Amino acid sequence: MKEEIKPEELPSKSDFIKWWNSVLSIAEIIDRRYPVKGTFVWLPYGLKIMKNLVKEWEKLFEENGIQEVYFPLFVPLEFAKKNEEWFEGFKEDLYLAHPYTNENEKYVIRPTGEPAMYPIFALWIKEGKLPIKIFQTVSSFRHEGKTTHSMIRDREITFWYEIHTAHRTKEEAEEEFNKHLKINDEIWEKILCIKPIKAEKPKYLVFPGAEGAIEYYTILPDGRLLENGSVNNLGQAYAKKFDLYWIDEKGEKHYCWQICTGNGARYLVAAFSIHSDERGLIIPPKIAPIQVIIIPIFKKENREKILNEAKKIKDVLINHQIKAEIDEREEITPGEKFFIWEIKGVPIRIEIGEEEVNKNFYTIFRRDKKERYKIEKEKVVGFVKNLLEIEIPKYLFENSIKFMQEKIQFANNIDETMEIIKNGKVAKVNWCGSKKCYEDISLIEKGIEAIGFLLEQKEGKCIICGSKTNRLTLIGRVY
RNA sequence: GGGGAGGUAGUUUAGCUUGGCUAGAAUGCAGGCCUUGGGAGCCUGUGACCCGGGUUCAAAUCCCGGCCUCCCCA
Repeated sequence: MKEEIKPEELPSKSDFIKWWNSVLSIAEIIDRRYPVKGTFVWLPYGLKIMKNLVKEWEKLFEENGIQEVYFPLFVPLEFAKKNEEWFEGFKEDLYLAHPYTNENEKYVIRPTGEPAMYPIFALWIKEGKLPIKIFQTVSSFRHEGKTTHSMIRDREITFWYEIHTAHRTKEEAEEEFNKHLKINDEIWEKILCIKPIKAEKPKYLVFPGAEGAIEYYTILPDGRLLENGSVNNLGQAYAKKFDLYWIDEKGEKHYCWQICTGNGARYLVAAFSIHSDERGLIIPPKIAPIQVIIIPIFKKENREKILNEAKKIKDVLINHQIKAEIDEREEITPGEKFFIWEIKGVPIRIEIGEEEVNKNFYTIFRRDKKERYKIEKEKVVGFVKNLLEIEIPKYLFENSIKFMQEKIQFANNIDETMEIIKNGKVAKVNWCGSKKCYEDISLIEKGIEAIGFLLEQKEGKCIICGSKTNRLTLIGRVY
């Protein structure tokens, strides 16, 4: 199914997957041509963004007493089978590895950390190491079905972090649970400049024996919901399967209480698709590999003069810990450089030509608002700093709220719900939360789901059974 | 998991119905001239029929299998 798209031109965002694939290529985030389904190559620019985000979450986790570890990729089959329900649920998606010369020596390739980690947790606990609070950032592997989309649903899930903790008491675990919600909020709001939707999973949707979970969702431009991280209160469900227990002074045995949470490159799916416009990406300043791109505008005769001026301001910015670069290339015009760096989402551009050398100002362009300013040279650092640290994050954050609000509409009945979804949006409805009403929502039309309880409340009647309730949910198509 | 549509230079594509020219273009890339405040222009060069098998005098084109991509639905 080919269409006439001019090379290097961005399709409309309303055709979301087409836009997404193009922007990932043109902005040089990833190379999608690796010939194994559900995998891709991270390119330098994209990888820098991803790793900047990884560094931010690592810092946050360590600050909260969660330490980084690394568990092997190979998981013994008997570890994977310790939790039968888990194994039954997952086995369709598991990859097995074996030596080329011996097909009988098999290992499960980790699809998620639990089966590798928890048997080792048991040893650590015996050695008195409670509480345990660890994380790792790794690739996980799941043999997803036919529909894969880069960074949205992959078979190799790259840069996936998972935090796993184990505690003596329920109260301690609950405290930890709340701490993780705060950490997640900070990643979303301070680093990615997005206000996500939070939903509380009803009991019948969490793992048997678990206490509860909060899931994070974002909405993509085509109106589909994307699950984007979760914080799970596992209760003692896994502890009982993996023999994670401690013995008190009286010699009594107590199973541990556990929390786990995880997310990965999907953060960037939200950041890229929400913070973007018809010109391309807008990278949140904290994770931008280049925060300020300096474009010199020179002719042959004034080249040296202008480059010197550009280097002067670059050095000043770098001395203030601002990631600045000069695009010195001579073979392309300034106009083309504007175009390229705008698609790549560099937050700020400084233009330096003959005028800027002779007069006391620099021309500064901010990517998010697409506005140009003439700023006196001695005020440039302060101006740029203020943009990167305050103005741009604020503008992006407020825009993300607007973006989500425009995608969500309240519905009073099923007909309105369907109309909203048909228009590429998500319906907010009153919902009693019963298992039957949850299942009935999925039966309205194939592919439609409720995401669990929203944290906000509003008096009304359940859209399915009509009983009085103050709980709300979102109904929509889900990736 | 079910159904559908596809795969031609790095990219986007024409050609395929009805098998047969040296497989055409744009863009990119390399070199040259000229330019440089919003994707410049001209000249020269470079570069492709997804993989395997089959039918045929002859396959990008027809048939079978594999891999990959996209769409609709679970």
